[in-house]
Amino acid sequence: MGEQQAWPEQEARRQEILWAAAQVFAAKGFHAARMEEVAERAGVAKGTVYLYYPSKEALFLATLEAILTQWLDQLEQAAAGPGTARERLCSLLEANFTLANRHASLICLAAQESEAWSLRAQVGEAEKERMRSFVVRLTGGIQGVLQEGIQAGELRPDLDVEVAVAMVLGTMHAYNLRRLHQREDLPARELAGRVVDLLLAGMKG
Amino acid sequence: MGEQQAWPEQEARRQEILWAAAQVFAAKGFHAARMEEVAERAGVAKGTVYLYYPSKEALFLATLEAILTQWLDQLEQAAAGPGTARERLCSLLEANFTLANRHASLICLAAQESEAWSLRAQVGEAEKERMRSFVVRLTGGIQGVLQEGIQAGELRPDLDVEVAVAMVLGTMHAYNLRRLHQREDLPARELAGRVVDLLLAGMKG
Amino acid sequence: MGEQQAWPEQEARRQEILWAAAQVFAAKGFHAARMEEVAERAGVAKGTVYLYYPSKEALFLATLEAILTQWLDQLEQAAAGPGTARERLCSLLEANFTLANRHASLICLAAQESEAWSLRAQVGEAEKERMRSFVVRLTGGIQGVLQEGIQAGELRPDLDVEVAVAMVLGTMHAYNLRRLHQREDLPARELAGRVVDLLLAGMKG
Amino acid sequence: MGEQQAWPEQEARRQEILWAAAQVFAAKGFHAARMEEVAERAGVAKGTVYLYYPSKEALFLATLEAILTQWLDQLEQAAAGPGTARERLCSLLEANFTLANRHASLICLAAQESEAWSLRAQVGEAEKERMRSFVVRLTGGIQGVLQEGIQAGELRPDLDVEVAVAMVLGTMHAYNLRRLHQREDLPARELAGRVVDLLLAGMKG
DNA sequence: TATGAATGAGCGTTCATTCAT
DNA sequence: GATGAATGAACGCTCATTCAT
Repeated sequence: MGEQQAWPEQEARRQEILWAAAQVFAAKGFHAARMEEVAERAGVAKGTVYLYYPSKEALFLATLEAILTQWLDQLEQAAAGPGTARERLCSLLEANFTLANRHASLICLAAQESEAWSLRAQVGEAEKERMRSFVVRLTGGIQGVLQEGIQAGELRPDLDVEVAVAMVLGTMHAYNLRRLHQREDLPARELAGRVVDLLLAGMKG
Repeated sequence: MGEQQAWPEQEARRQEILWAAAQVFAAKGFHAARMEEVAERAGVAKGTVYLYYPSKEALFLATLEAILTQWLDQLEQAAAGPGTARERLCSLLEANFTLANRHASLICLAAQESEAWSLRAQVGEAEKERMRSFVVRLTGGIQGVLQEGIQAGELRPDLDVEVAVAMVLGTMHAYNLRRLHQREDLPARELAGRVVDLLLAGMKG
Repeated sequence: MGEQQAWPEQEARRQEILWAAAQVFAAKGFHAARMEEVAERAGVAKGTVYLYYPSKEALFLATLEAILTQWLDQLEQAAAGPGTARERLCSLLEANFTLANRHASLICLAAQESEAWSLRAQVGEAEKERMRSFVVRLTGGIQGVLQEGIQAGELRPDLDVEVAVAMVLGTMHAYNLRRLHQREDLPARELAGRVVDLLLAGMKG
Repeated sequence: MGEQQAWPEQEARRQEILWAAAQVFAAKGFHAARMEEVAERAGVAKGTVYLYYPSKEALFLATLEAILTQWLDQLEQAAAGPGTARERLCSLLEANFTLANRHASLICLAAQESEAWSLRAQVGEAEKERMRSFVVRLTGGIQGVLQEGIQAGELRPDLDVEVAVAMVLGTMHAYNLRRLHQREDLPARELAGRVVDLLLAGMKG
């Protein structure tokens, strides 16, 4: 009952502004981004932005959350399916690389600034906590895949899970950054395969 | 002797300012950093900074270069010694983690902003090239270690070197970021060992 | 009707700022004038000035142009009427002296700085050309009066027109400067008559 | 007795600085001129300038005085000789045009800024008085020539001396300004002749 | 609700002036 | 005396935020 009436108009506007902000923040970073450009991109007047978000900082944090949520949702969904650990890792990485092809700048923004913001003194503790929770959720997801792989006998029982998680995340990030710098798309599926091959088999001769 | 008089005092001041700038830029990023804070931290007046660096941008670029040079020098030196690929990778990672314990924020600054700056339109092509050369030098160094490991028969002859480099760098960066967020030091030697073990042996059961 | 709506309010504000700027520039010169004082005199905040003029230099050039245009318009109009050369020169001088009584500082500003600016390297060639065109227009106007006087037989056929123009302009300027320094108004009509008498009759006994 | 021993070194240095200042002030105007450039041109260090002149303003006023004194001395000397009023006026104008060929910017600087400075609130009354005395001396000199010409019967007994002085000065200034803008020298002697011819004979047909 | 003109705190940079050497 | 590195007040300009319409 009514828990979802909302005002469709309003919410649409909110989203438009949020998306515009994501573009601008991704392109310029927090400080160099200008509220006017956000407004322009959203097709509204400067003052209107303030009807939906009380300040630049609030808009930024909302943007960050939206991006991270979306990204995490996609990654989790990719890793959620049944299948072997190898398959699920492949899906995870492929999903990330595919997203990077479309939104490299957003993902890098999120990866970089979210860290920076959870450190800043002036950000409220509640906000910081929410930022940290994303990291927990991300690492937790990968950890889950790995541990189930161990239990299934597919991965080494003595696997150093903590390091393995860092390795997966780090490799993802390294390619996201690369995508940011070169024009051409990452070959998502192939690349995911190569990464997982190496992760599983190791480098030893 | 005496071939080293030249700037006894001047160069010291230059370094003081550079170091102060590194602190501030690392803590705030380029745009949020204020020249006055740099000056304060260096113990000089605002105008003095401009006697040594002609603009905020120039100071930033100089800071970036100094940090990157130092970091790369240490990593290369660590990886340069004789020994097996395993040993050299361990040294490399240990060196990085040790540096991260002392200068996590600087390393992260360099890693993040150097990328961003090589993209910006207003930065001179010469500066961009220098920034890019750091990336080349870094990846080249790791590549060298791996290829020599292959030739020595220590690493798989069919090793996917490109992906392996990304994996090493990514893992390093992942831990540098982690160090940025938690207070306690990374156990550099132990952690390097664990990472290399996993890299070499792989995750497969 | 109504073809004049457009900017009812905006243009008024623009003019207010321009006029305030004219006062300040006239009193202090370009470099010593402060944008904040311009804003104060116009009754707006500092930032508002920049909504109408993109920089101090642009504001100055606009100011100069407005003053020169107004001044030249009035002089040309005065000299345009029918009548003998004597009458037209009288009108011209009287118009100038009358204006000097009201705006001596502006006229002197224009006379002095417009010259200086058409020399400066950093001013765009287009702007320089516009400044130069004012000088051409001014000298051209006086020249016209003199040449028509010659053709009408009222002035000597061998009149040294070039020198005569300089003499008229120089005398005008000399009195404009004098007005700048003393409080009391120039007796415009009488003075114009005395100047023209001397110009025509010469000093010879 | 000793009233003139002076320290030859010191006075030479003072003059060097003064002359350098004249160049810089003439080229840039008071506010845009920088003390460092004055020092450079004088071949001394920035601080040294302050050993000889206590402030930028004092240096400027001293510069103005030196220029004006020199200029007036030369004009007076030229007008002082025996001869008819025509000859003396010719000498006067020729001297001015000759000086303008060499020092147009200085003369214009003096003409323009000296006026401006005698108006400024912050300049001491004593300084203002000295500035005004130059104007008196200049007009007085020309007035003398004219009045002697009248007494000698060479000029009209009813000559409007006040206007005539303004006319002579104005014409001089008009050509000084012109010299400032074009590269080529004024033909001093010829131009003086043409101006005096017109002044004496008038424009009437 | 939406607008965008207006605001003013804040920052990068300059440069006259000082003072330790 | 002479130097020039250091200082810091001052100014041009930006942009997040407000508010009258």
